[in-house]
Amino acid sequence: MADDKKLTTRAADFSAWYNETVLKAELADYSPVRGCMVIRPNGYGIWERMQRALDDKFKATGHQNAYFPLFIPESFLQKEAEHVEGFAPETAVVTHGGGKKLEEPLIVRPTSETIIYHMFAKWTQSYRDLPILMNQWANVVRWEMRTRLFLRTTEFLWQEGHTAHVTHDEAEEETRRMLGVYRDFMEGWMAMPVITGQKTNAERFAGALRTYSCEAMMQDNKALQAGTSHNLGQNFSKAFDLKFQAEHGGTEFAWNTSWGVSTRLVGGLVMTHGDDNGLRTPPLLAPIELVIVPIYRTDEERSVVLEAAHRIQKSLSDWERRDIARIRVHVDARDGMKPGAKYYEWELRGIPLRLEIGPRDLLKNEAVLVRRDTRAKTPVSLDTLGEEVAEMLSRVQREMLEAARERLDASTVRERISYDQFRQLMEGPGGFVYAGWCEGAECEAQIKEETKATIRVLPDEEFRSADAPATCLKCGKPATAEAVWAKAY
RNA sequence: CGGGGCGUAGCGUAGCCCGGUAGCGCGCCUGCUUCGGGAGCAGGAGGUCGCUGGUUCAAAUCCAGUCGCCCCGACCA
Repeated sequence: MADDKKLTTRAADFSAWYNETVLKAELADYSPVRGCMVIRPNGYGIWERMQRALDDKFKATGHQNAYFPLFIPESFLQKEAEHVEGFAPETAVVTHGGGKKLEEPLIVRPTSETIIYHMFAKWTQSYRDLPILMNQWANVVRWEMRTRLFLRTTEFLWQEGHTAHVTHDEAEEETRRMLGVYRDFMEGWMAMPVITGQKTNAERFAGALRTYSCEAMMQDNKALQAGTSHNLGQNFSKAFDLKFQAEHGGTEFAWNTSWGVSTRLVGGLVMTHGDDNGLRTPPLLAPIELVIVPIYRTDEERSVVLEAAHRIQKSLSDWERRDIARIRVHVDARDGMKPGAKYYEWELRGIPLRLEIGPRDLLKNEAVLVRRDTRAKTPVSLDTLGEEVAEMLSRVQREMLEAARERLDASTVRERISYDQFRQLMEGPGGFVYAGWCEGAECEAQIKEETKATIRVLPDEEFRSADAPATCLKCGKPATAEAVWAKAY
């Protein structure tokens, strides 16, 4: 019976642990439609907080939200050669509407470059109309063969930023800027450290000049591509005739960028921070930051304790911190459920802090504050509760990032290892391996074939090893780049 | 699409080999006692055994087909 309630441990079966955590924490559930999931309030609440934080960052960097249609004329997809090759196999196509066969089938957007740059073309005449800096929050559909809750679903929610610029350099700057925004969000809000860098041609977005990525490491030492930012060059502007009159005469094609993160991030959050008791949510993204669990025996105690609990909730909700944000507090007043049962439930859901308060505490004008991440208990005075909780929340946020970073470092190999050692590592514990690469597509493909590992990124300068690797991991010829290898989701 | 597994109450499952009135745990409802780490007792509700067809006096069980889901691979955010 007690075993029913326990999660499969991460060590026993990481994949089973992940699924059970998502289901039991009620983040999401399987839907009647194959490959599609229902995001339940606990999961959607996290996504909403992600959206809010990201949206603020997009606005702060000059972007505006807009919305483009779900349906895209099939012919649009055909206009950019690489793009159609990349996406056509996984599109859902609408052939009928209102009981009639459509003149031209409509694809359900797998991404919106085509329709958005078509519209940008319509709105752009002069260099004075640029840059265009837009973002949309939307759902997209990709007919994946194999799906997993949050990580890869047929339909998923995301944001896609799309911009148009006068010069290549300006577009490149935008591409890098948004990658930085993602990284700031992932580290600052999700407490999920990432490495950033450029994708190889094999891993590049279909239709892009260059793709940059934030790669995070999950607790099974596999990589998760958490967000990408693409410099699209003039590929789409040429395909969609997105031209403008240049400042000094003549007509030029615009330079585009696109960048996106999705509900996959929720899965990344689970696999970064979850433990064998369930989810751990960093405070900044937790829909509830602190749950108060009242403890009582008699009806009289119940009313006294609950009254205190609600009083505390009110004062903490008024507690000013981080300028406008207030502490999100919930009182678990459910009757007929023992405190212990409530502890387990809130731990499973990953609520960062719990305040236990009973008659004995009230006599001492105290309560017991419990951290979800470490499960450490601290008695706190009710007089200074606001300060203590606010301080604890920022400490938890900080320490969760530190713990995740230590884990990333611990499973990162920078020493020069042989290909055999590399192979064994990928068959066994996994992790990120920094190694030399001759930049040959052959070596990249062979390593993937033989080990399932791929080049996650050619790391940005700050991540590169102090002494650049001299030879290619695979062929042993002189290395022209350093690459980060890992198995990935 | 290849390989593996599974469909029996809301969830998890036993029963299937060897056909004969569908059982258990959790959860749910009611009441009482409980409540500082997953409560106890008593009573109760809940099932066309995925679907279709066949064999049989009789099918959850045997046979054929079919649908769906999960896991592992190739594809991908």
